[in-house]
Amino acid sequence: MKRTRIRDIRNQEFISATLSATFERGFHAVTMADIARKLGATAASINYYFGSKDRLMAETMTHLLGLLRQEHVMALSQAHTPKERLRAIVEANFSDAFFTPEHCAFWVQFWSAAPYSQSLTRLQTINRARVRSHFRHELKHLTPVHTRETIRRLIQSYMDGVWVSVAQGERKVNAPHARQEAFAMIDLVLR
Amino acid sequence: MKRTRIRDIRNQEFISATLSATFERGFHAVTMADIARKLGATAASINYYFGSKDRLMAETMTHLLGLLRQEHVMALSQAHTPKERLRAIVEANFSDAFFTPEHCAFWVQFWSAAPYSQSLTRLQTINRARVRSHFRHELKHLTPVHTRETIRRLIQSYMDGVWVSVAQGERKVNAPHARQEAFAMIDLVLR
DNA sequence: ATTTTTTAAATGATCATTTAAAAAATTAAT
DNA sequence: ATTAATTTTTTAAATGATCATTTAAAAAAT
Repeated sequence: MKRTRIRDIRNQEFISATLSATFERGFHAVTMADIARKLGATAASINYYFGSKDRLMAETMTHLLGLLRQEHVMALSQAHTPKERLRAIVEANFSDAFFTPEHCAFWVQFWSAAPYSQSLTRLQTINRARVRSHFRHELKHLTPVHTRETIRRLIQSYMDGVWVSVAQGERKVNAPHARQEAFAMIDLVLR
Repeated sequence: MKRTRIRDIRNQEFISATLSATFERGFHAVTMADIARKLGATAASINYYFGSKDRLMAETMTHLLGLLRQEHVMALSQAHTPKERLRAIVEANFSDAFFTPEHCAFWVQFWSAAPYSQSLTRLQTINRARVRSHFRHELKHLTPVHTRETIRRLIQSYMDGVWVSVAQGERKVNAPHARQEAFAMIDLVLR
């Protein structure tokens, strides 16, 4: 039952520092030393735990995807109808824990890097396929087939668009308000 | 009436090379030498014309904004009703000339850089304010006030989301088809 | 002749990553 | 518990490469 606890702690710490540093200066402008400095550590230790800056980005995104999934499961536990399950996806994306300026900024940084790294592309492809399939599944019970894909693309794009907008700093981040807006959006397209 | 023609030609050539090189490897991964090589020139000549890599990005984005505006004006000339004018915005964004993988890729690269550069932020802010105001103006005649902002955000986010999606390479780029989809989206939210 | 354009080479700085050794923590033995 | 051995974690310093940008001179154009 011996678990190497330190490793888990450092992973969390460095990922957290990565999010914060990326928010401040952008992932590529930020140096390993910048990130390490946030914890009073050195760049070498990040490499000890993550191997490279690329893998640091990948693991940070993996962490965000895990958080999103967690929020989704949580929201899902309260949902009992297709519409509620659809709203649960949205609720997770705009949850207090997930919908933050740091996360949105990192997401956009990830988008700009993903097409040019095999491992990031893989992460991206898998995740987006998963989300797409969730939406399709719930919309099957909510809208006729001829509008289904249009509506799905709209809802998904809406969320991507909000990340972009937040990352550009043109929107104050307020999770409860964002949820309200998102629900209004759903009601509008499903009306 | 002596015009320095060479300068304009080089500007166009380098911007075009920038778009192509950025599409291939991402703006930050690409070097000045990479871009110059596409034209059989040297990195120094880019600096002679643009001054710096940052300004090269800014001028490339300015060029894209100009192209978009041009397409918008063109589409607008055929439009005579509020709805047609709304569609004209969308038509410009999905026009054959504007809606290309290279442009979408560059746009996302720009989004990831804009928050961390004063001049890019300025460009971004001005442009997005302009687009927002166009939408608001047309929607004023098309939808009641209580749904107006929701619909505007939806349409704008939809377009941002499509750029993201194209930049991730998850969508084959087909401008006529994209226009059709976008019009279906508009009809859906305005129905 | 003069001005504009282009380049080769130098500059100067920055960084991710590696290495080798030190420090800390853990385990095992007395 | 104390000591000694072992493993894990951390770091300072070196490495090695990469680049944007500048410079000074050459080439082309006017």
